[in-house]
Amino acid sequence: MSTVIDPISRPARSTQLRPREVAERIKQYILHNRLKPGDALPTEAELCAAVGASRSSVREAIRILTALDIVEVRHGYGTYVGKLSLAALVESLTFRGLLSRDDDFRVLAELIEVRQTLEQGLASAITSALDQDLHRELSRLADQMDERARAGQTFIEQDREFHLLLMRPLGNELVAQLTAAFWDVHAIVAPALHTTPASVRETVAAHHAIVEALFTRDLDRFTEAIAAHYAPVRRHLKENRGL
Amino acid sequence: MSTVIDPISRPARSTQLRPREVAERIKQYILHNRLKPGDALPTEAELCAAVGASRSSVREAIRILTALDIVEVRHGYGTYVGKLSLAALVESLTFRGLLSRDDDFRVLAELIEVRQTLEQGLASAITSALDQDLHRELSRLADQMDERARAGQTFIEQDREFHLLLMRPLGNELVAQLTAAFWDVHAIVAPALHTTPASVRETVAAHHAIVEALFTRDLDRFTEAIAAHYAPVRRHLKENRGL
DNA sequence: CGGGATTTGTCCGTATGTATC
DNA sequence: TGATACATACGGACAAATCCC
Repeated sequence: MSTVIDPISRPARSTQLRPREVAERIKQYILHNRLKPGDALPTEAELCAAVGASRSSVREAIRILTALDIVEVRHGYGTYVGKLSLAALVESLTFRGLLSRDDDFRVLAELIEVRQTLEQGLASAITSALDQDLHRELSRLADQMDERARAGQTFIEQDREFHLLLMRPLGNELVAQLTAAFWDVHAIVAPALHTTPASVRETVAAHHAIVEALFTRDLDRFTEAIAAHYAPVRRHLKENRGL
Repeated sequence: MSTVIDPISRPARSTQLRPREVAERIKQYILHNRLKPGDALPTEAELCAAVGASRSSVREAIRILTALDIVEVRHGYGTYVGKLSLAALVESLTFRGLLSRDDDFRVLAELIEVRQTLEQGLASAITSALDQDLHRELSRLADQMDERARAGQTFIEQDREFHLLLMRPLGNELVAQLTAAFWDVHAIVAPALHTTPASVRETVAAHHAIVEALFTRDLDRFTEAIAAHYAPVRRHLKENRGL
C-alpha cells in the first residue's frame, strides 16, 4: 500500500470521539489510495498500529462505516471497501416511517409525494430515452401484475422491477438507487396498505396506463397515470388520518 | 420502562452477527415503547443485561445506530433516541461523490439532475402555497447574494437558506431534509466549482429570476430559472468531462 | 480431506474522562 | 467542591470463520 495512515498526529485532546476519528482516517485512506468497492483494506491489527488506537476503537469505527456501506467485513477473511449503496438511507428512513406509523403515517405520505414528483418530473427524459425493448419489458410486467392480481396473488416483485425499469433509460445511478430505496421504505412501512380488491385493480390499471402513455409518448397522460398510481394509497392515508 | 428486551431468545447460532442483532433489538425497543427523539434509553450496562451481550457488542450496536442518527450518545450522561435526520445519507453520498470526483464528477452530475427535478417538479405546489412573508425573505436572500457577490464574497449560507426556504411552504419534512442533504453533499463534493466571475453573476441572476417567477406565479419562467441556476455547474462538469 | 495460519467475532477486567447533582 | 453514575478507551484472551497448503 502506498499511503500510510500517520499514527497519532494530534497532540492530545480532540472534540471528536475516538471511533469517529478513526473512521475519518479510514475514509481518508480509501480516498487517498483511490480504492474502489471490493478492494481490500488493512487488517484490524494493521489499522490499530497505523492509527494508534486500540482494537475496540478500530472495530467501532468499522461498524460505523459498515452501517454506511462504506466498508464491508467478511468474517475470518478481511475488510473491504463497501458497495456504497444507499442502505443507510433505507434503514434510517424505514425506522422513521415505522415510528410515525402508529400516529398518522406522516412519513409515508411525504414519501409518496417525493416518489410521485421524481417520476413525473423525469417523465420527458424517460420518454425521450426509452427504447423498444424496455417498453416491451414494462408492458410484460404490467401484464404479469394483471394476471397475479386476478389470481388473488401479490405482485410486489413486479411492482418494484417496474418502477426501477422506468428510471433505467436515464442512466442516472443516483436516481435508480433513490427509487429503489424509496420503494423499499414504502414496502416496509406500508406492507399491505392498498389491498382492497378495488384498490388493487386501480393500481394495476395505472401501470397499464403508464405503459400506454409511454408508447404514445403522451406526457400529460403519463403524468395523470402516475398520479392515479398513487391515488389509492393517498386515499387510504386520508381515511386513516384521524386514527 | 414497560417493555423489556428479552434476553437471548434464539437458541444457538444465527446468521446475524451480534452487534447487528443487538441494534435490531434496540430499534424494536424504541418502537415498542413508542419513544420519540430525545427520550432516554437504558444505560449500556442495562442493555447488556437485557440483551445478554457483552459491552463491546452493545457499544458496537450503539455505534451503528448513532451513524444512522437513530440513537444519540451524550458522553458521561446517557444514550437517547436520535434526531432521525438524514445525516447518514449525507455522509454516504458525500463519500461516493468524493470517490468519483477524481474521475468525472459522475455523482455530482447525477445529484444536480435530482435537485433540479425536485425543485421543478414541486414548482406548482410551491407557488400555490407560498405566502408573502416567505416571498419577501427569499427576495432578501437574493439581494444579499447580490451584494456579497459584488463585494467578492461567497454566499453559501444564503444559497443554502434560499433553497431550504423554497421548499418550506410544502410542509413536507422529508422534502426539506432531502433538499438540505443534497445541498450539503453538493457543497462538500464541489466546494468551489462555479467560482468564475461570470458563473457567479449567472447564479445570482438565476436566484433573482426564481424570486421574480414566484412573484408572478409563472410556472414556465420558474422552471427556466431553476434550469438556469444549475446551468453553470453543468457547463463546468461538461468541460471537465474528459480529464 | 485435514490441519495450520490468518483474520474477524466476542467477552472480560480495568482505568480514565465527563456530566450531573 | 465532592460524590455518583455514566460513557470512553485500552489490552488481553479465547472462539469462530475462512483460506491455503
